[in-house]
Amino acid sequence: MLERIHLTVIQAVDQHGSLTAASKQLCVTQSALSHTMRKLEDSLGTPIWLREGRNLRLTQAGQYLLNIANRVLPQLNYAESKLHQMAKGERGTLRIGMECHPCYQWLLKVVSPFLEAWPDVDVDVKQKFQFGGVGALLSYEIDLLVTPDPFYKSGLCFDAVFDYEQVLVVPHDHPMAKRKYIKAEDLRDQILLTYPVTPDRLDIYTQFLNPAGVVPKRHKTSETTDIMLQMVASGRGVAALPRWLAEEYSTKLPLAVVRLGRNGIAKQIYLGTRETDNDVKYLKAFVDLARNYKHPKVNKESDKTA
Amino acid sequence: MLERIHLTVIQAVDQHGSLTAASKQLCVTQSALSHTMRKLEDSLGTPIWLREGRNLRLTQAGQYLLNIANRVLPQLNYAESKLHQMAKGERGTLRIGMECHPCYQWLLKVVSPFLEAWPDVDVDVKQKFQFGGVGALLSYEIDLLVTPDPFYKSGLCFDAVFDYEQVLVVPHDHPMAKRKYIKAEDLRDQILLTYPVTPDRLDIYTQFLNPAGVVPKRHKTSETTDIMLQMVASGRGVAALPRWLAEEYSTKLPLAVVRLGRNGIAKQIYLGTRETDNDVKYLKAFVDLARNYKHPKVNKESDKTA
DNA sequence: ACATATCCATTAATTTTGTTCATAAATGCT
DNA sequence: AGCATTTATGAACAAAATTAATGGATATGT
Repeated sequence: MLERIHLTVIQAVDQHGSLTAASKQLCVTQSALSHTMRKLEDSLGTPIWLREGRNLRLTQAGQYLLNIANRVLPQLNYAESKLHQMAKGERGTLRIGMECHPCYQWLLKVVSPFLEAWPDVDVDVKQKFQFGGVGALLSYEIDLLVTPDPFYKSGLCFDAVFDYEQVLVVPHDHPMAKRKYIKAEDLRDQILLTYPVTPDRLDIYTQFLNPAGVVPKRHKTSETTDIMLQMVASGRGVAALPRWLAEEYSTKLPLAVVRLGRNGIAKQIYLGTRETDNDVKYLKAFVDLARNYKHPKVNKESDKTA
Repeated sequence: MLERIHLTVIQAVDQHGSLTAASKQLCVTQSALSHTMRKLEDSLGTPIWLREGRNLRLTQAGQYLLNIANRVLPQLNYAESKLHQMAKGERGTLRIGMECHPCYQWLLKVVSPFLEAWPDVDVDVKQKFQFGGVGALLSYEIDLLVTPDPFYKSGLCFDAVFDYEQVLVVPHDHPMAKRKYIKAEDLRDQILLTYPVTPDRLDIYTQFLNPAGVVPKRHKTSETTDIMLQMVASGRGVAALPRWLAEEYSTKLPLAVVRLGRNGIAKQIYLGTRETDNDVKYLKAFVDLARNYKHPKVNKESDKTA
């Protein structure tokens, strides 16, 4: 069998000129290499070197093996170093799963400093899971789950990394724009815009409308935040979004932000990980980065008017 | 150290689903593989599989290793099979050295059936040697020497593979064209065309002119046979060439062939090889092919008039 | 020309490594 | 629950690799 050691020896002999020199390089005796290579020659049925007095000259087979060595050994060496980096948690692919639509905007802000800090770690973001985010985490489909709904289960751990308020976004000139806050009843004659997911995953329903038994006049959906807010700006409905996100858009669009209920809806983003990954450095680093990330304060009209 | 066996096991487990199945495939016990892979995991510092109940799921590191395995193992397997072919003398590169100019034409005719018979053997032809053809052979610059001058030396062997007559080529309408043979003196007032090599390597001198103490009127050289014979055809000189080569050209050009001396100059082409290469099948095959090659009979005027 | 140093091959002893056997622990299936 | 299947483990054993010692061949230097 052609083994890594054989290629290593052939390369070392080529580089250092003799078996003896190669043996020093490889920290074994000359005898060991002589034996090793002799066995390979026997098993191949062809000499690798022609012994001419006291030096070795590669045969055709040997020359061919040297080419193989120069091509294959770097692959193995590189693989090995990469694996050691992986072992130390310095390299890998962080597969992130998203369970809340607007979190995506927030995630992007955390991912970019992460990629800078961990140049050897790749990031994958997935959004659809057959058995839910927790299922994806447990089945190793993803390594990190971004969700507003922690689902405590043995083997998993969830960290709250970001607090935000869910608010109503209305057109700048909307009758409710100047209100301190609105009640559920106020939405009875409004058109509500949401992401296209089932209402039980929408806080505006579960925490605001449903408890009051209110249903909006109409319910429309939009995949993207951009489109949704352009619809709002043009007076075609109202939307519930994180305050920081709404405020970001209100610098570009004529929007206003109103609290939902007297006390507002407080939300948190959680990051879920597997306990078995506790020693993966870059995962821990990502969670820390996420926890410490501060959204820049946005100065704009709706702030002043609020 | 990452060894071939590790890659083989990872690939086999991936293909057959379990360590146990892989162990049957590789003709060892499951225990052996378990120990072997455990050692690798320890040395890398990362698990390759996650043990989930009774099946194995690749970790990121394991997945990476599987990719390496699928890429590197075929290279090693292919190299090994190629080396076995080399060992059996069924594959390699036959480096042929040429020491006589016109032999090249003859060689081409032998090489082409050889390449067909030995599709895995490449042929290289070289024509210049720092220390002569024999030197090139001894220093492994070439594997086969084509020469009219065998130079017996221990470690080498020469086989005569082709007999031919060296003849004088003259224009079709030359005064000597109809002669049975010519004498050295007849060349005293002729222009002689030869390849550009020293006269001691030209038979027309060593075996014909020098013994008679004759020098031709002028001596011109030409690299290629084509040009040389076109010069002859246009009456600018005469040339000494193998009869078979001259006859081949005389179907295209108005040439005639005349014997040199009453008995002609008999020549042979020899193939020289190293004794150490005696068991290289394709080399032996080449020599056999060369020995058995018969030049096609050429029907043409100079034959009839001879 | 002779002594010396260098290099590879070989033998036998030793050490290291790999493999097997026997068995345990965990899991899935009927 | 009981059985079959899978991986892990520790001890014993077998096999393989390595070393040490030595010899032969060939350069190198005086």
